[in-house]
Amino acid sequence: MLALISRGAAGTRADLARLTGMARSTVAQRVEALIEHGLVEETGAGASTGGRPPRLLRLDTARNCVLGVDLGATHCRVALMDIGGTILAASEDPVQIGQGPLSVLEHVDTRMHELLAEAGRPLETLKAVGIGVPGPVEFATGRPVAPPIMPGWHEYPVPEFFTGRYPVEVLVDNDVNVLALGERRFAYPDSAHLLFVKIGTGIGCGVVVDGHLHRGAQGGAGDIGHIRVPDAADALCRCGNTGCLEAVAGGAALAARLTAAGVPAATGRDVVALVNQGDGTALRLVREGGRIIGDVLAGLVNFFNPEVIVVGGVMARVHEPLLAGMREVIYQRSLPLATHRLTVVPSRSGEEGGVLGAGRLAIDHVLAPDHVNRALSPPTGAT
Amino acid sequence: MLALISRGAAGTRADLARLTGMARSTVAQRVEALIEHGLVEETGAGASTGGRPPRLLRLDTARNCVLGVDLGATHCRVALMDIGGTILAASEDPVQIGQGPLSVLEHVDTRMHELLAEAGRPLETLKAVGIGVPGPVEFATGRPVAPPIMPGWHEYPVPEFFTGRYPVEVLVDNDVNVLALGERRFAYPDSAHLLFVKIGTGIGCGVVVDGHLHRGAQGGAGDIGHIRVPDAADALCRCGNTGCLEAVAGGAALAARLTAAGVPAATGRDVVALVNQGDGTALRLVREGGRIIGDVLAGLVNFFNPEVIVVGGVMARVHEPLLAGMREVIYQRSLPLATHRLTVVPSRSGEEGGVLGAGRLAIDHVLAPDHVNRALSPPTGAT
DNA sequence: CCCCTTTCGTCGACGATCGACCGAAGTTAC
DNA sequence: GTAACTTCGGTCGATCGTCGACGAAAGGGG
Repeated sequence: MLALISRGAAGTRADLARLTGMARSTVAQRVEALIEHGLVEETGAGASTGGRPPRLLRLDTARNCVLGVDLGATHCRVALMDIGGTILAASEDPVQIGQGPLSVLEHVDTRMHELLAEAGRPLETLKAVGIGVPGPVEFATGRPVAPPIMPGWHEYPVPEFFTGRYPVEVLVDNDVNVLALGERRFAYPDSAHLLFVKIGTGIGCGVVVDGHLHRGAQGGAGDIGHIRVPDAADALCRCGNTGCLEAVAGGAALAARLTAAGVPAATGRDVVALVNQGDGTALRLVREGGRIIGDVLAGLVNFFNPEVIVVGGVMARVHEPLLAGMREVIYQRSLPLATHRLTVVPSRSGEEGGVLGAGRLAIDHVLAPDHVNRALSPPTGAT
Repeated sequence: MLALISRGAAGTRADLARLTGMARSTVAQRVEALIEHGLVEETGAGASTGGRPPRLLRLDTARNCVLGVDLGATHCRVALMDIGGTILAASEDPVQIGQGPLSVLEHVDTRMHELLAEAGRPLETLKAVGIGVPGPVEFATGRPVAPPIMPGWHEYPVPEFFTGRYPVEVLVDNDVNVLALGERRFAYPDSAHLLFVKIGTGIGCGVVVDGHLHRGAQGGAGDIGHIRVPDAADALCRCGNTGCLEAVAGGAALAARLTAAGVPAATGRDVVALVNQGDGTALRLVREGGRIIGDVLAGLVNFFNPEVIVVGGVMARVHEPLLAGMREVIYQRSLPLATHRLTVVPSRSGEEGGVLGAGRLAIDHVLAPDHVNRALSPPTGAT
């Protein structure tokens, strides 16, 4: 509770009392506990407004950091962040996730140690690790569940790999969920209902309901890439079905269609490059892809009524035509009540969105009320 | 909290202590407060299991009742229920909602008094009123928002109509939300994520996330009737668009298509009757409608990953062919992870689902922890 | 230099909860 | 029939968290 307020809103004891409605004495007591615990520090005095100047509080970023890990199909990004969310050190290298968990996680482990050393942060300051992986994950256990592009990872207990190596909790989630979380925390802290649509090779969606990630009954929520779209019965999808959204409007699909139209492109990245070069066919195709995605999103807007739809992923680098196509259809096909205050915006976090979100997952865990309370009162529990 | 447990799970002080993990003394204290407050009563002793027999507790159904009101386009159902959820008295009569709020609510008011008298319950035992209306509602204020089939109701403050007449709170919500709530409470108390699909003249959907109704940013969530479906560009919808789900698979649409196929039918009700008479064309059409709805639901299953989809509304009276069509498509088009434990079932509450749900909305309010706590400690608050 | 404002810490009071103890009311063993 | 034992329920002191009031600290304004 206090940790939540401390995390940016306002940083003096009096502010906290005003915002939480609690008595000043209570606030002081708890702040002291947090300082004792090392999560909060005092930083000099602020400007007086006519009376005694307040003592400023802020998160103790020097003594608390987390690691964010963004695993993609072919890359691995690791970032060391303090609990304020600023990056202290980061790495990026090509890693084939298909090499299996042992090899990949060993690599991650090495990078994690390197970054800690590079930033000069001792291991004791590390408080949590967040990992985003490109596939469905049972969040409670941190195990990937039948991930299509992660051979060898099925049911692999990722957090257990790190127990023994690091004395902190390891949180694993789907990469799109992680992106949604990061975007919400960084850019739309006040939006209760948010969708993060990632348009990369495939298409996925992170769902934030009432400020919390919605993972669904089996942790499989947000898989919009395989929703069927009209007039696409001939589009074969890697999932085995036909007419899936991502088989028509995903980065790979757009590249294939562009190639078929006479403009060679192998990946979504190529399509993006062509659009940036001013290629008319690519531009038209991207906009058309936006319309198709918009058609699906229009349905989801009616169903879910979000406040914000954030579009990210590789293809969002050409967000002008993409979002234009999407908005065109969404505002036409969705009900006025639902579109009234809906905004469709490109992601503000670029390539680093994954690590930022993963780090944010870890930070949220460190600052979570129950976690903090548990840490503050170790002598309790046992009878 | 205690009220929640009291509401069915297990009814003795010892049970409560076991289930909540609280000390027996605390439980006893709070139970006493609840008895004092009149929400709970003691009913004799239970069977001994080797020691002193427990004193049984249950909700004081004699001194606490609520009213549920189900307003449809052409009907008005009112039911008096005790807070255990059993109906004490009910009424049903044809009412045109288009006559406007004053006329309709006056009628409701009369019925409410009649039912209280009929059941011999004094006004003091009434604790809350729940109302379901056929259109979007801003739940916090109880005002309909631009309801398509409720002329004159836009922004009308329904709860205010009853203040002065009844000394209790009045809760107003969309009829589909109310249905979803009722179904969850009565039939699937353990399902965190549930969809209630109502297929009547139109098509709507109530969304339960994590046990709570999801109303969306503008209270417009669940409006799946106007999601676009493939190969239906010629189907004109009352919303002004074309190709909407309910313009193809709603009760009215099915009747129209059946008529066009040479079998006269004016409403969804007629279609149901024809199916029950064994009409092959009607049967085929309903099953086809189920497939079309299933196509949309398949997308929502991927996106939302519910545990249960409940199908209600007039058309659900022929749920065999309807659900067959729906399941056919859902299990084919949705991902295995999402369909793994998904069940698609007909609503267990029939015609009375609306009033039951409305009553449940009221009961939930009466038993809500914050409400009870406020009631238990009246001398607090003011400084 | 005095008074006011704002902030911060401390102290006693209050309420909620807990654990322990005891009485109540049965069953079971002898 | 009586004595254990078992299970429930109520009471009492102790503890913890929170609150409100008071006073001290630290600055601005007349």
